[in-house]
Amino acid sequence: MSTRKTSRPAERGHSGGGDRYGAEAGEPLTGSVEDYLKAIYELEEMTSRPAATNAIAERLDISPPSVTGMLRRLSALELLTYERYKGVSLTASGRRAALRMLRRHRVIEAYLADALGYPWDRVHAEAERLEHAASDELIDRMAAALGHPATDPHGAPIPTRDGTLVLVPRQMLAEQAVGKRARVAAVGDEDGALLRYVASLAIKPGTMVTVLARAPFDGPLTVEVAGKGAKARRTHVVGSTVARAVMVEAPKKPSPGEVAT
Amino acid sequence: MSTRKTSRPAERGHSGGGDRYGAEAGEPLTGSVEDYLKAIYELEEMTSRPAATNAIAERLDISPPSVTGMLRRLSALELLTYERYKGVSLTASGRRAALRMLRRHRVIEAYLADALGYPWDRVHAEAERLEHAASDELIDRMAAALGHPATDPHGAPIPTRDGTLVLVPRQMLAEQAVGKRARVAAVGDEDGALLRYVASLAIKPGTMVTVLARAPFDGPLTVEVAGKGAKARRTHVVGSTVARAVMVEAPKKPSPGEVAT
DNA sequence: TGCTAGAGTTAGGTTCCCCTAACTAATCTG
DNA sequence: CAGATTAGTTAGGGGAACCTAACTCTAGCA
Repeated sequence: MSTRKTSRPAERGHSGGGDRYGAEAGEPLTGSVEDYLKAIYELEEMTSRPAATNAIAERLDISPPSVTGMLRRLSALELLTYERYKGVSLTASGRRAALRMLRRHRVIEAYLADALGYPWDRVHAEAERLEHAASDELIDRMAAALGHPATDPHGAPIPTRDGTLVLVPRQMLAEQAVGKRARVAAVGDEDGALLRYVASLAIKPGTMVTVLARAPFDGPLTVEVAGKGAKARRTHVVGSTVARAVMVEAPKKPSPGEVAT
Repeated sequence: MSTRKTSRPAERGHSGGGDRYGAEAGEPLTGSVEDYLKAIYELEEMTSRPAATNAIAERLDISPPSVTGMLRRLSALELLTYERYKGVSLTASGRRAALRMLRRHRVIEAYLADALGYPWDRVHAEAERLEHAASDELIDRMAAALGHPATDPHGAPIPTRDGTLVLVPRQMLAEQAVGKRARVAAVGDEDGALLRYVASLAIKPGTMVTVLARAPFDGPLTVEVAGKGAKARRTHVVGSTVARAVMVEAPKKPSPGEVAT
């Protein structure tokens, strides 16, 4: 009787691959594969070059040999281009899958924060697990419930359903010119303790900040944070880790944002 | 540097076992284990005797030999009592874990239906995946957002955080005496098509129904469904599958419900 | 009471995804 | 440009969770 599920990729025991598909068909990816694609996308994005094996390994907290093995599989699945000893680059199909995961992750973060009252330093860990289990319908319903937000609680832009990501020019607070006033665009979401600290300084997306001084040799920054009303304008001294996690809007030309597939 | 996660049960690639724990400590269970425990609990509950290997296999759509293998593991983990060729019974610790899963599943179903507008025939599949990925905090926040509901959208009672399940006496509509009026308590949640059909008859938890006639040999039932206002009181003929999926409140003594650990 | 149907088990795979140890290619530096 | 350092790979495992084929109980019945 029970025509056992023709187990495609023995997803039993994995992230629950039920009825979610790649962008337009394609067999469901395992949770691990999804994690790799997301990590590779982010690495390519931030370094503007092929993602390195060791970088992927460190990001996913997995040994380099394991990564090499997975890269071959992903290459066979045509999700990325792999050449031994070089790095990897996502193919169009891989990038699509990665952007889908990015959307899921960020929609979930936004929903947890806005609809369920999660503090912003805890949404990341929860989203990291839910992003593999949620159906596309759930993601869409959550996005709709929030009125289709453009960014997650940390300021990262949310790709649209069709895989479009609006890239706003940003730069690290660490690179910001002294004396220039700028708007905080985003804060890296992975370190919960850092997020709690940053929040205690009243720094969050939208806050106006000005770098008053920068100590040499990657030293601490003195930052003025615009407060509201009474106790406005506080100054703080922050280390380079924080200065690299906080992104401010780059003042570039006011071109309303570029678009990447 | 990266002190790789001392991988306890190599949950990598599985249901995402991050930071969720058994009721009071105990190492995190894999998604598969959680599924087995839930299935075994339900089988024990409905048959009032040890769960049979084949019954578990059929419920989980897994081959019997695979089940045997898992039962040994679960037995070694002291989650259940296993004796070859007999069946299995959950230990206190196993039952606790099962009730925790039941709570997660039902809270998620309730949340999807009430907060996100899911139709009641689709919440089961979604919950089936999310229940392994959600943290206890998320479950509690969802329950709180709904005002701590007592039942899921199908009428099944939701165990409390401390593992208490209020058992309301129920019986299948199929067993209901002819002529007696009764309140629908619950409808089995697994078959989406059946749920859609039942809903089309205006049968849902709370509906008042009366069995007008029962054909012999497990034959169809003629049921009167109390409608509201205008088009009230419709009669329908339903088959035995439906009659067994619909549960009505048993008229027993009005003892306000028994409690099971 | 012996026999057999079906329930349950053992035996022997497979896939996914991870690991350590040991080797090789690339790159950086004196 | 050789030699060392670091990045990346191959080799060889292991556990979780599944499968099929073939065997062994258990229990119901003539």
